[in-house]
Amino acid sequence: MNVPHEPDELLTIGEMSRRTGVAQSALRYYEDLDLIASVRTSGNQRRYARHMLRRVSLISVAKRLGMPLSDVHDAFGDVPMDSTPSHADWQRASRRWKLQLEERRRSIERLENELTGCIGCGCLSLKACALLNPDDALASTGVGPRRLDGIHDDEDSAGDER
Amino acid sequence: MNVPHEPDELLTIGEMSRRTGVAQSALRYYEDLDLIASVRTSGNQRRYARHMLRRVSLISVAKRLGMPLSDVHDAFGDVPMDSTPSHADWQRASRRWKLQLEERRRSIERLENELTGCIGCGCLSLKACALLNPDDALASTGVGPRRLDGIHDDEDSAGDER
DNA sequence: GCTTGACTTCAAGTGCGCTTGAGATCTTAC
DNA sequence: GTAAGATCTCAAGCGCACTTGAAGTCAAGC
Repeated sequence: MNVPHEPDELLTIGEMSRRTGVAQSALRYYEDLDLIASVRTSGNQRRYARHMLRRVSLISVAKRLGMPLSDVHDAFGDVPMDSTPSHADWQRASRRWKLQLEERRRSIERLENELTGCIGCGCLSLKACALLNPDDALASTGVGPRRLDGIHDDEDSAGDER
Repeated sequence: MNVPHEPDELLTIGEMSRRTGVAQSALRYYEDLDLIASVRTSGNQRRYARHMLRRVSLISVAKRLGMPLSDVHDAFGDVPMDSTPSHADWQRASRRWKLQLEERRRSIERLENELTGCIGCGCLSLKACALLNPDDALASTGVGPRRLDGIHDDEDSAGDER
């Protein structure tokens, strides 16, 4: 059952699950992926240090942002799992996460701006619109330059490849 | 305003694939899901109207944003598949997409602000940080436990930062 | 000590978003 | 007419992020 809290108490997987809203099975899965860690009781049951709550919560955030778990692993970087992370550890982690967020936001803003242009001209034209010419979607080309200028050039019939 | 020289010109699946960067198998899959549509030749091969290029490109955009295909279906709303969408059709669609983008951007901005607060105080504290606190209060956690022992942590501990 | 519920591992299954392969057919170029 | 290449369907497979189930173990209350 549940136990009152004491300073350096460890959490069972059930407590972790209840407090993070993440299923026990998912917690075990995260552990398999080395996103979190636990210690074991003499009877082989998992016990989590409290700072794992933060990690799990950040994993949830990442999921809300559509970030794959492999990236989450990287994003945690040097935040230690075997000891309580220091203030500085979390600060670095925060900054890393913030950069991730910024990147995503900027990419969305770019798309928004481009889409605004498309609404303006009503075109949604394929070749003129950077929105519709994503750099990463075309497997053949690496991360290449893309055109961001002239929204109006003409319509889809155009001579791009014809 | 958009007048292809040959209004009836249709694209093969290969052309669609090359021009959108989306695999043929994915195009067939999208068709199964009713995200796009084709007509068939007498020999049962798919032929795509040009405006399907836009739809496919928008699907790619959606994917970059982590939007599930079921939502994409909704996002297309009333943009017709069986005839060339009108200017107004695309305008409505554009606005719908823009709203989606705005929503995502705002949600990211919210997270960013919260994370900035966390960086400010250096806490990333569960109780203080809304980012990490979607669920319960967790008010009992202070800074956390002192330390924890032996955990298998096969991640390179490169950090050292301390 | 016993019971009950929380926990364990491992294997298999799920849903999404595709890809791959087999084997057949269509289209086009010569 | 023929050959090459593009496309067809259908079934199975894959990677991710888990969930579910079976069968067994642990921990706590009485």
